[in-house]
Amino acid sequence: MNISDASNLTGLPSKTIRYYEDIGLITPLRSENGYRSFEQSHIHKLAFLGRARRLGFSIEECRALLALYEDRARASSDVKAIALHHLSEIDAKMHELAAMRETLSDLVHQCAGDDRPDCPILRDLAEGSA
Amino acid sequence: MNISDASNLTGLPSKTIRYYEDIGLITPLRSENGYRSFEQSHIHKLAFLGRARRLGFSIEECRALLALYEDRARASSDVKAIALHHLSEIDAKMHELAAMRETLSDLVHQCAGDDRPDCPILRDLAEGSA
DNA sequence: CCTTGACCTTCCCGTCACTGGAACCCTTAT
DNA sequence: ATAAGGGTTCCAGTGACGGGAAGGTCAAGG
Repeated sequence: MNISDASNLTGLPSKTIRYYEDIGLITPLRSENGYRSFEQSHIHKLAFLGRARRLGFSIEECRALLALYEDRARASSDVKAIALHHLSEIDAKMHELAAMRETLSDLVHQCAGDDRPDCPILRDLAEGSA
Repeated sequence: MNISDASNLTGLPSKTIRYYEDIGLITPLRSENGYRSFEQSHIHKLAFLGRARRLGFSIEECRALLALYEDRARASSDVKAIALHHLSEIDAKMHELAAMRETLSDLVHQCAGDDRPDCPILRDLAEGSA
């Protein structure tokens, strides 16, 4: 199977698949002409990576998850630890965004948004809300 | 005022201040010895930038906000438009994170997290939830 | 047999907003 | 004279790719 087939089957761009090989996440075979040759197992791994990335895991977390996936003697606690850590980072980001959102939303509501120059948003940015 | 004073007053690292000059956000004067020389107006602008960045505005949005701030004939609607656009991006990110969070949280709760290899998280990543 | 077009390859640059570090200059104090 | 603690420039790296150039390969059609 060539790279575009792998791309179609996994939904990952060819560029991304090449990149994943570059950083050692997968190691497809090579045909005589130098083309990458993907087996079912590679497709499986790529799909795994695609799903992990969609859940927001970093590449290094994906690497660790993939290693655990292939380790039949793994402890599920190791997997859970990675997931919990990622979950806490998601929570942190959400709080950060929520704080920005609240301030910004307040300011937006205070701004007339007409053709006059007076603007509470700029005033806050200039003076600080404190 | 030298760059470290500007840094202390604004809370921005010197590196960041130099970067902001590089990309044309501020233009401090130069002393005879080649050192950057910051006036009160530069401190003011840097503080403005710091607050805008903390609200999550991109550098280009900051540039636009700064230009509006300096334009006495601005329309507040222009400021509000930038803020609303940014707000919608924050909302989009929050939704994306919330979706990840929900899936991940479900999986984490289903995972025993012990020393056995059986793991719903890996199963989901491997098979897909569909 | 030749060409066309669709593949594939590698390689390098650009993204965003910085951060780290090297190599070097300036000033002040000891 | 030297050491410490400023400052300067420039180059490289971050994460996770994407764009695009330059060139090799393959199957189909004239």
